[in-house]
Amino acid sequence: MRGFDAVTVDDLAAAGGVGRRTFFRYFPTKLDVVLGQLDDALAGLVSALAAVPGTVDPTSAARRAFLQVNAYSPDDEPVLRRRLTLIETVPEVGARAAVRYEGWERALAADAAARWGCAPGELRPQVFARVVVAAMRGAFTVWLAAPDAELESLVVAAFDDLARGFG
Amino acid sequence: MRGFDAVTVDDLAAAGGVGRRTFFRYFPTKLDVVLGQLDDALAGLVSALAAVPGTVDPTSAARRAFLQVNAYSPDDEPVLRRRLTLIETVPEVGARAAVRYEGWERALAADAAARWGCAPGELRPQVFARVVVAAMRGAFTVWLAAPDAELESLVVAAFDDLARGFG
DNA sequence: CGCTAGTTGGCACTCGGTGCCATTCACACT
DNA sequence: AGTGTGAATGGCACCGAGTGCCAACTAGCG
Repeated sequence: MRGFDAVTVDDLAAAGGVGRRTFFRYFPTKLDVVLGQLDDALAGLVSALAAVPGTVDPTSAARRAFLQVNAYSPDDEPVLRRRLTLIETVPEVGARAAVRYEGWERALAADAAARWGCAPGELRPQVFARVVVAAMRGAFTVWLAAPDAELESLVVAAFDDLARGFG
Repeated sequence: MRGFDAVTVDDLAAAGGVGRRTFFRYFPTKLDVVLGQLDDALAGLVSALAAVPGTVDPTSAARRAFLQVNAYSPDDEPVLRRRLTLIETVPEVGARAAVRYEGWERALAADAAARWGCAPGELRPQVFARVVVAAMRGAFTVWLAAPDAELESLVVAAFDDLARGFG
């Protein structure tokens, strides 16, 4: 894991048996080799949110959507662990991941605003959207540190904290 | 504002009447020209948190600390607006800012764990820390979009949402 | 005056990323 | 078969960020 920078794009291209120029046609950035799937997850989140009836409150809707999107099969968990470890340990990767999360936040803000019947630009949906992503990140961090923990129950607990509040 | 990339380091160095090499001795990265002050804010947050009595609950402590750190004088607000605009509009800058926020999150998790009497690595302080920063970011976003809004009251409202919960 | 330590900045280099263009290859259409 | 066309490929040159190395300057101090 030491040395994400140590692996140059030329290495990756050569490893893929492809020219450097071609590499950049498939991955807009070296970081996208690691983070590409996050966009798929965003798409999944959006459709999962849309599938929840409009009468459900935003927190429950987000909880359902995230549980659905994060329902990884046991085979995929090692890959997810590696990816999240990279995100947490390599600042460059974490920075890029944060940019991706902004897309999630926009989707969540729009969804919450629709359910609350207010504008997405208002304070409450804006705070809600960021807070939901934050809770998920917290669950991920704890999951990474505790190898025996179950991701699903951590996500549920994080959302419970959110719903209950921290007052 | 168009063109953060368009301004090269050579431009900045020349504008500062200094050599390119010397520029990199003062700013480890081009982005630090914009984000350097965030570290000062982190230091301020840490000391503000430490100044709140240990008997105060984490949410109230964080609210006090953030109100103190974000108490900008009217003269500084335009600068803050510019910086936050850069953070929100230029992905590169936003990405780096997110990395800085992680330092805030670590400080908040440690503080909350101490107040709750649990380990910082547990789910609740981890979620709490990220959620607090998320709420602040939400308040910033709304403040940026509404020029007449008062930052302080937005922060207060965001923390109220946090305390009340979203259930 | 000479010595030393810290600041400076020029130079060359690596690496990520982009634009341009020649080559190749598949699949048509005649 | 021959030809034409469009997409994928990848080599090449280029730019900008960031780094290591080292020479030159500028204190300060004996």
